[in-house]
Amino acid sequence: MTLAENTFIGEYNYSIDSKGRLNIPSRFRKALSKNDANTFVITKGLDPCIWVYPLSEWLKIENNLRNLSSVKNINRTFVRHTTRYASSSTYDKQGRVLLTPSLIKFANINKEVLIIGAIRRIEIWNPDKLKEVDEVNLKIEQDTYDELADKITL
Amino acid sequence: MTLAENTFIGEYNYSIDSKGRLNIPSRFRKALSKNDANTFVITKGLDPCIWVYPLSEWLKIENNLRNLSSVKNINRTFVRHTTRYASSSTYDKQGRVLLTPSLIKFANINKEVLIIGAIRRIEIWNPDKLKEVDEVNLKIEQDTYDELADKITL
DNA sequence: TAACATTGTGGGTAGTAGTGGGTAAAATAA
DNA sequence: TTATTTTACCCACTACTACCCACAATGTTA
Repeated sequence: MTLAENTFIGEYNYSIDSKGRLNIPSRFRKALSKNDANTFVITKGLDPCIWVYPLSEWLKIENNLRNLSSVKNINRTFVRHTTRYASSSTYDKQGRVLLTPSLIKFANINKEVLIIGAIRRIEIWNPDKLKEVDEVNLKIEQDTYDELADKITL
Repeated sequence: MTLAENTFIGEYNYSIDSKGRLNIPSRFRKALSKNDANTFVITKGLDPCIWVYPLSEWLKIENNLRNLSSVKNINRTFVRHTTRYASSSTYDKQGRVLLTPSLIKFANINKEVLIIGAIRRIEIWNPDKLKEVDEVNLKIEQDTYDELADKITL
């Protein structure tokens, strides 16, 4: 048994250089499926952070979006939000991808970032922003959180 | 009859070296299933200690996380919390795994540690911290503790 | 008892990984 | 086309990690 492909866990404190490049942690690059040809799809998250999907995972999401009825308002909003900022990016020989200024601005990122493996995707956060968002979320939904923990954790 | 695979009992007083390496007790390495390829997943505990899972046990958690929809806010928070402190680690030729500075700090660990087999996982404690936590818990939850006696026969 | 094997611990070192910056090719705009 | 910007490749430096060897303490076997 080995670690599953395209599965990401762990966190890393990295930094964005003056050219807007961000190193993808070596562990994550190694986890990326060979089919994905060193390519990720980078987009806005539903939280104020940047989401990075393996290309093949992104294609699955696209298919799901295709099947969503456009009658529901929330569906249209979701599809629009998820797709309009998305772009694919192959990492360079040093293992870095390029982040667009608009995504960097959206995620409130300066230089220091927190890269988090969230199973199916990678999230890129401003560390302070994450702390802030976490506090709010846990305050509001502590009960639901505890239920999940009870069901899923061993 | 032998002990079941991936079942850990007993306690050990070990130490962390200057490089942050911790030896996994030989008994525990021998108990690890062959499927796990000498690999543990190390993460934060719900108590102020470090939890160590056999890879295959962790994969069960991972699968549950994978099926949580990211559309729900609390699901994202939960997945992030569960994965961000986790990292897989294959022990080296001497039987040691590497503990990250952030986990060491979280568990208040200096050099001396108490390694405890907790059936499905291994816990790594600062010995003083455990004593402290135990005292508080038993004082507060004596009633709940007694309830357990009805469920579990010794 | 003596010889041997196992186990926990310590430290050196080569290879890997993260970061920064120069430069030429490619894309875009004028 | 020409000028400007953007992008990707290259080189270089530093820090870290994984492997290797070593050794002392303990346990096991002849």
